[in-house]
Amino acid sequence: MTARRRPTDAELAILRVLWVQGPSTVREVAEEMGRESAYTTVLKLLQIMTDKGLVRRDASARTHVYRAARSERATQRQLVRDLADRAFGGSAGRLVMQALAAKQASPEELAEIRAWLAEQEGKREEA
Amino acid sequence: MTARRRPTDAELAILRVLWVQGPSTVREVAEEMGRESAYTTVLKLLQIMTDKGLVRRDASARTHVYRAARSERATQRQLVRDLADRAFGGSAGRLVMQALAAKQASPEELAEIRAWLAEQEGKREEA
DNA sequence: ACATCACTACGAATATATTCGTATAATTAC
DNA sequence: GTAATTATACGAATATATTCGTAGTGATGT
Repeated sequence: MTARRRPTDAELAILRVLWVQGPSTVREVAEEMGRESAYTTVLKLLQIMTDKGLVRRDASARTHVYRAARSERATQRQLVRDLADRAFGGSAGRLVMQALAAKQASPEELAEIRAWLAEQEGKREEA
Repeated sequence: MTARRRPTDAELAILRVLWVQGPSTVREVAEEMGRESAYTTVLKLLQIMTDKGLVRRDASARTHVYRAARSERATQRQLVRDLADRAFGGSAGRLVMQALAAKQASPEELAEIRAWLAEQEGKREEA
């Protein structure tokens, strides 16, 4: 029932830092985000995100350490699914087509996608 | 400079109706959206969306007619681009991979994607 | 004409997101 | 020990999103 809310823009910006740096203190996150937001803003957001379950807090020491509650991949999947539902009638396939059209993917990425598709093809033949 | 804001959830729901039905009155949109939101709520949203430039209003008759300012495809592209930027480091390719993993695409869609990739391949060979 | 109905405009209430200052307590430096 | 530093907690201001009621006005039916 817990309709998982998708992270907001500010929350996503913080999650990105946590995914890159791993468990971090408020200061570490704030530093990484440049001087764009005040220390207490980052703190407040992390507190809210803790309440929402987006991050976990280790408060055993005075300086708390935060880490993302869900992996980058899992969150990305959730966001994609959400966008597919909201704007593509639930069709991931159509979302993919638009994604390919919207921004040029690198040759490496195209190769990866082709490989994935080939794998799917293989699975079908088996069945 | 005009940082185009992405449509909100409620706005997107209305746009979906307009894309399907074409230019519509407030009542037509409200009806299609079921009894979930009051008539005046839909009206207010359409007024706001007009200010934002998300829809255009024909006010020549007493009953105004609204139409989406941008096509479904263009909006989808914008949303995908936005999500790629916010959550995939700007990489559409990685977004595609997650999209494929997140939701099973239909065989027809997979075929379409394969065709697109083949086309890309063709273009590369030419060069 | 008069009542009724349909439509837009507008204001206000509520919810959420985002920002940061101030207060207070723990730690560190001297 | 005292001052300076560093941390969290919390409240409040602002912005945006979302909801809907009420008022006013034009159109319609009798």
